[in-house]
Amino acid sequence: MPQSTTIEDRISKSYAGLSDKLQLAADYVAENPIDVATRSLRSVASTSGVSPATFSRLARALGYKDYEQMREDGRAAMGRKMESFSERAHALRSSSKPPEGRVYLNRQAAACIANIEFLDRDMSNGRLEAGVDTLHNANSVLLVGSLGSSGFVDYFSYLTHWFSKTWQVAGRNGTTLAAALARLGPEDAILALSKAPYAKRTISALKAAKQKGVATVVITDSHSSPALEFADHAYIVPTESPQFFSSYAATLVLIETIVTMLLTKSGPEAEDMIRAAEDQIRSLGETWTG
Amino acid sequence: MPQSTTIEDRISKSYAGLSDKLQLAADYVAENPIDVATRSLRSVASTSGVSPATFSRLARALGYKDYEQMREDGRAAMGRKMESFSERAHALRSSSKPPEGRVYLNRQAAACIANIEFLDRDMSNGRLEAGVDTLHNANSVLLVGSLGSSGFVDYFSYLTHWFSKTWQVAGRNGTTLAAALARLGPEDAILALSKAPYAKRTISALKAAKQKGVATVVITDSHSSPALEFADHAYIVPTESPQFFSSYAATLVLIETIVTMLLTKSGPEAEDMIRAAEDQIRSLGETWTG
DNA sequence: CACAATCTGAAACATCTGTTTCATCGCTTG
DNA sequence: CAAGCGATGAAACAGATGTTTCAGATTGTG
Repeated sequence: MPQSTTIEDRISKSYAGLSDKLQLAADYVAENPIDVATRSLRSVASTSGVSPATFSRLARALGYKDYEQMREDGRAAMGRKMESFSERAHALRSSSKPPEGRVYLNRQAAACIANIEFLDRDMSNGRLEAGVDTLHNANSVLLVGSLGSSGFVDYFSYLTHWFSKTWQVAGRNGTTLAAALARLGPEDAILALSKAPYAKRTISALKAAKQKGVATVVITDSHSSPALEFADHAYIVPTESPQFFSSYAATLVLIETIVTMLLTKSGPEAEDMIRAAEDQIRSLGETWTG
Repeated sequence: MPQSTTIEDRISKSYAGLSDKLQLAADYVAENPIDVATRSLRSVASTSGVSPATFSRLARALGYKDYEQMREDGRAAMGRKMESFSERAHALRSSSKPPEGRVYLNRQAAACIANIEFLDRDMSNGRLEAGVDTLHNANSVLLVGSLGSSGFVDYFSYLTHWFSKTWQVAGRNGTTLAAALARLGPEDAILALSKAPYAKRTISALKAAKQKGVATVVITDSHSSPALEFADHAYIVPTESPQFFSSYAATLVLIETIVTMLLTKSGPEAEDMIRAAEDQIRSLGETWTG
């Protein structure tokens, strides 16, 4: 690893090996870098509730000679950020060249932000609400997505499973898409995620669902998407990207928003279900506890 | 003098009435606000070539009670600048109240944009490149992700499969994670995506990989993530969200960027592979043609 | 249970910080 | 030229800062 390690890098590297109080101190440093660069050790210590000695030790535990040396590192990082702050407005908007070695991240970030902003501006009042209502009121909801979309459908399902039993991903658990479709009726809904190149499987499913009177909600990427023909509620999300493949970032924002709205509609007990489920996951030993 | 004046404002107002040395000191303060907020009076004095006493007097000449009070003002200004790093996110949030029925989308969009901007701004030069190189040079790369992360790992794999054969998702195609790990050696790499609650499965895989000398790349959400202990290259991506569950949006941007960089490194023939694969998908009738 | 090892904060310490004093300097004004 | 006056830095000062020591607390181990 090169010279240019930041405080946060060092904390990341050493965190696991730190003692309780040292971790506490490291937490504070990571979350309040300005205070560390700016205020005295003793004042940082007193506002963070950790003793001055601990901060002195933290600096050494992170490989600094001194607390002062650590602070110097923080100053430098701050200087860099402030500098890049002024040039950022330019770099993100205009096509002037971003800092060396960060071209790709910078471009992708700019494109995604533009997409998300567009999504937010373009969504007219009530349209999203209508689709979410449809999903919320359905007896059961079938999630369909293929190719690049399948991962996101899985994620959607993962989120909803925390607080609802009505969601099911097509083509999982041995059930075929056809079998899942066969069971749907007018009380149910289907949510399809389809981006170019549009998978035949997804469009066919939508078509079949629509014919059976199933409510259809579609998230897609273009006005010319074949999925739109069968959509009761359609959301077109921009996917512009500097790269050959399109970006799902804005789509993900929409998905997370939909889940939030579903959660809200599910009432206060939904959050309780989540807490309970989380506890269960932990007690099953599925999560790392150190 | 009202509260809301910045140091620079005060200097502008008083500059003409200042003595020679006080002007010199004021010049330095105006041009090096970070040093003033960050370093001691005496060190500022010595690097600027003006005596300590003068700076003490300057603070009072600008209407501050103290030198310390002036510095406090500088700290506050810096804090404000650092915080408003997402003007846009701020604009989204504060531009009057969002239209009825779009509160959730608006909030989520704002939070995600802030996260993406932070990701972009915080990534120091070359760090991302180093991790991508590791992945690119590996004989084979194992992708690991559990719980909420698994969908994104799938997506990653979907993207890379267009132009490379070295990528494999752990726990797919009948192979168990253990079996996949067993086959890895120092020539290989593992890419783990782990967010709170951290899946034991993922961390254990990382630990095992690290012990075998496999290069490890980690994308996680906090400096206290247990995954970091085993990371050769670590990327901490902000996941702030107005909701109870964290947002993967910024993580997705990073993933898409990494894929782009890999694609670039794979040379021009990689894009040809993609075109060919796309054609094949179409000819197999997997996509909708109307 | 005892023993060792480690962690931790209070306190002591030498050093450094910001302010003020004071002697000196340069400049104006009579 | 001399007297007066603000400006200025060296030095003195009280208080704050970062480090280290030390003794008690906590933890893991035999």
